[in-house]
Amino acid sequence: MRIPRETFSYPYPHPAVTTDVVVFTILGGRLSTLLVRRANPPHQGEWALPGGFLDIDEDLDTCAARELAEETGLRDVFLEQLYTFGATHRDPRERVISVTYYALIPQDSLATPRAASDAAAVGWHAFDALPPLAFDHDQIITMAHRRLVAKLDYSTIAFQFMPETFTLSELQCVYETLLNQPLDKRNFRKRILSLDLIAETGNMRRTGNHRPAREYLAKHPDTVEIIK
Amino acid sequence: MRIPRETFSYPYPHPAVTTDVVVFTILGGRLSTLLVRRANPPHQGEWALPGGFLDIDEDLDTCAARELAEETGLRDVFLEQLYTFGATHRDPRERVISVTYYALIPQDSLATPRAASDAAAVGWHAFDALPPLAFDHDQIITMAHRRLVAKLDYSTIAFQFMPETFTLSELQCVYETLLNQPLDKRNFRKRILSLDLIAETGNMRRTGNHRPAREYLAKHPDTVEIIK
DNA sequence: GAAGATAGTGTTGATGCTACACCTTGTCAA
DNA sequence: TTGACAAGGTGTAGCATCAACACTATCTTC
Repeated sequence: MRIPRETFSYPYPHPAVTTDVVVFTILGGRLSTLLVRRANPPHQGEWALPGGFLDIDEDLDTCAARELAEETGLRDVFLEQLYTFGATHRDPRERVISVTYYALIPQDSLATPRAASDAAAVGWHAFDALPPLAFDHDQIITMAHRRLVAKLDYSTIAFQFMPETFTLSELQCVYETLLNQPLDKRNFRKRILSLDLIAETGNMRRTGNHRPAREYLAKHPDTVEIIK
Repeated sequence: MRIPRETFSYPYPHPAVTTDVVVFTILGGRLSTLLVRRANPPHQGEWALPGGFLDIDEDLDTCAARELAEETGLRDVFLEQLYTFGATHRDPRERVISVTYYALIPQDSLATPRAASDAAAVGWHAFDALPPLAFDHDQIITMAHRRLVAKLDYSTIAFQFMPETFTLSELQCVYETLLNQPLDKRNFRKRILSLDLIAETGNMRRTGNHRPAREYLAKHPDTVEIIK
């Protein structure tokens, strides 16, 4: 925790600026979001998004990535600015502008979130069963989810949920989870393969007592491309 | 101009927060953007986006709308948050976070922008012939333009450029200007009419020495709907 | 070797998009 | 008054894209 030794003065009042991150992953077939339980007032004991104050010499993206790393230990994941929330009394302490981001984590990765110093607990929560949230964080999550679903349609964002290698069935499950509806297997495979976004590794994935599946990898795993 | 009588102190450094607005309209058949010439340093004499500092008790949207009204006299226009820019040294004075918006003004409306107190001049500039811009405002305009063109495809945003009543040819001209390509007249009319977004006023618009055109109005002029 | 579980594969009909040309209706000037 | 001009207004046919749909293949386990 930072110990202030001096104060910082301005001729006009300045708001505080934070970044908050909506972290999505797919855990056990359910879209899930990372929440931290607040250790301190305001909203002590309530669940909230991971996030924190912007350092004065730190870029916004860097701040979001740092908060994400601090809360989850994860680095180099997909992270994109979402929207900036700044209603006048969204934080009772002082005027706070929150630049929000959303991050996507490969499904069932062993992301062991560790509680940061100012959080009493941290954990994944199924998106369709979220607890009450502090501040306006419910609005933020709602907007992040809408953005995510919208981007499924016209970008390769779903690949950000995939581990390095995966099968077509696993990819289809991700789409079905995010869209919350079943998809036709043949049409799905036709569309994905026609986009020329994935390549066979040559290996077969054998899991369970059934026919093994071809293993694929994304051709451009680090970029989210606009398609169609 | 505000005269500070006191200073505002915080235990940690706070950035300043501004809103900047990219105002688009179509003027003489060309997509145009409103710029102000800066009266004061930094970047004195350069062109910049209209915008200014957030009041401490003012919502972000309100701030953007206020800046827009102050610079152009326009109210109740389409205004939507774009992105938040916060690179550490984008403003040489202090750390400044800019929450940017874009606004759309009906084409050829007699928007007589008046110079605000801190601007030496204000005027419309064709988008394809912009002067050098202060700060990172070129990036902001580029992003606003991309957003605008993208939204043409899946929303009714183009109607925000139309006056209360208009003809189909005028609407087509707006699309052609924004997309920077000609469109087929029959296909365009079929698509627009099939969307059930406009209604005939019953009047005819007679301009020039040729057959008069049917006059239409938007059924929901104040809302931008997602289509398809 | 039979049962169970998931992998993998094509065709058809419907729908939507693109390309394309001519007649209509007004103004204006000879 | 009439002919030239200028933009308004209209339909069809081919093509590509999307949705619906069922069976065989391959592996494990008992």
